[in-house]
Amino acid sequence: MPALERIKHILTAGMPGETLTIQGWVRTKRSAKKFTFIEVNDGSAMGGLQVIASEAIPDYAASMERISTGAAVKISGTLAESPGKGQRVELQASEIEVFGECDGETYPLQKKRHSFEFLRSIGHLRSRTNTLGAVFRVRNACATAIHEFFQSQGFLWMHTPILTASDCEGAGEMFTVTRFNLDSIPQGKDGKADYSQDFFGKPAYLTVSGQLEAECMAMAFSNVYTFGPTFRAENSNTSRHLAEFWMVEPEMAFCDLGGNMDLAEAFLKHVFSYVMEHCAEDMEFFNQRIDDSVLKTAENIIHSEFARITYSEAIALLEKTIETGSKTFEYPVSWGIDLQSEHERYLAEEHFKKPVIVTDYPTGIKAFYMRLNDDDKTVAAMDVLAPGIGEIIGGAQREERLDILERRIIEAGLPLEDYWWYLDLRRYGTVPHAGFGLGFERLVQFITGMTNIRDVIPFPRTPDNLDF
RNA sequence: UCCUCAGUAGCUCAGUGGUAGAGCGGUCGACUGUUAAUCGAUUGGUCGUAGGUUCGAAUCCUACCUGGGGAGCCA
Repeated sequence: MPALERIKHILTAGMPGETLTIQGWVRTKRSAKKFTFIEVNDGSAMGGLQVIASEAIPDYAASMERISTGAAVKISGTLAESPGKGQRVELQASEIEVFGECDGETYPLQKKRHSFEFLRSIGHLRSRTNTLGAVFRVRNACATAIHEFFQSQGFLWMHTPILTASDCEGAGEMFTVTRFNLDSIPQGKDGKADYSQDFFGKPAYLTVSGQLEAECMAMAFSNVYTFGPTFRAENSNTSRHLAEFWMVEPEMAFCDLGGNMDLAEAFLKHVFSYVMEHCAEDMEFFNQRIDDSVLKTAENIIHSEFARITYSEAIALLEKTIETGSKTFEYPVSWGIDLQSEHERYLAEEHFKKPVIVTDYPTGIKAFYMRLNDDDKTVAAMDVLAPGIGEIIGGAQREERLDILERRIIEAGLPLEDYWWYLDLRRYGTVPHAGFGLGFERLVQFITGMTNIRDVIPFPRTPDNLDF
């Protein structure tokens, strides 16, 4: 493998006079009689390197015949200062090799804007476009930033299982995993499927959350996080839902809700800073072409403090807003209701105009494992609501008291015996602890301003969509 | 799953009862240190599918399919 320079590096640091070789795909070709401009992109940056091929190079006519938008090429030459506008340097080709031609008649990508709907139908090719290229570079930077943040703070990355027997986490519909031949499923005497004959000897599913396992690991390593794929079989058809998505779940021992909020805020600030630093060009592009508030939002996240209010305060605020008539909502507001999208959006987008952390929700609308507050009516839960996205982070201080947790499991109508190992954590060296979950794709949406979650994951899986 | 909007050329769209159009793309040619190049010519369609109304349907009606937006569920 020869040492090839990536175009991103050449564009910023390449010196006139250097001889070098690039490999990539042709974005556009402009032919004149005695020479041709070729713009080559290798995915390392938004922009490509302009190549000038004069008729003096070997096999000029034949090569130019084979080169069109989308063709894969290897080009050697000398870097020169560019007399034209739009680029600092350009490559004067001495040798061109065409790896793969690209028939312009059938190649679906053109030198023009395409709708995201159309690009989804060519998921195998769409990453070659400016926008999707920028999205996936930013996605990569986000993932790197996440690991960098947690590692620098002493968190251990834990790989929690993707296959699980737990069908009672209450986090959503699950996909069943089986080795049964579905046309002839072994049946027991009751006529139902006999799972004792299946691979695991009991029903198996794809995970909907690694939180319970992460809690186990936090009880050994103090601070851990998971970052992996998650599956929900909900029939959700929205711009914010995927059947397969990536989730980040930190879990901290010796931590309460306040510490949890502090971590969530520091976490988002770090990811935004990292992306702004490492993907400045891509972020500029999003601001120009996708959403002109992207850069402002990033600055806002990095430099301003998140608003923090309790659920009860949020309800009072919404009620007052309705009273004064400054805003009307479709759904009524009263203490005890779950906040609707419109309420969350109002809080984050109109009232605070920045992320808001809402805490201490009523017991009835939150999960059993969240820590019961002293008022006996609310739990130490928190949701981070982001403008344009809604709930981006959901978390809580966990219930560490055995007797209360047992009571809460029973009240939730869940079988106590299934949680024996989870309850053991409270029997043996229990400790106040807290954590949260973050939808990775929603984070990428939030940062890039992309409105549809299907455009921030390379190959989206949604109801009735399993292509590529 | 519900509400709503939309399916016309490879792509983006116009055409709202009377002979299917434009721009872009592709192809050919010209021209030019060009850069979403430019100019000229040319190519290109079972108007989502199936029924129905009508002398006549891309256009009106019904059902279905697909996609967008919103809601619910959630991350």
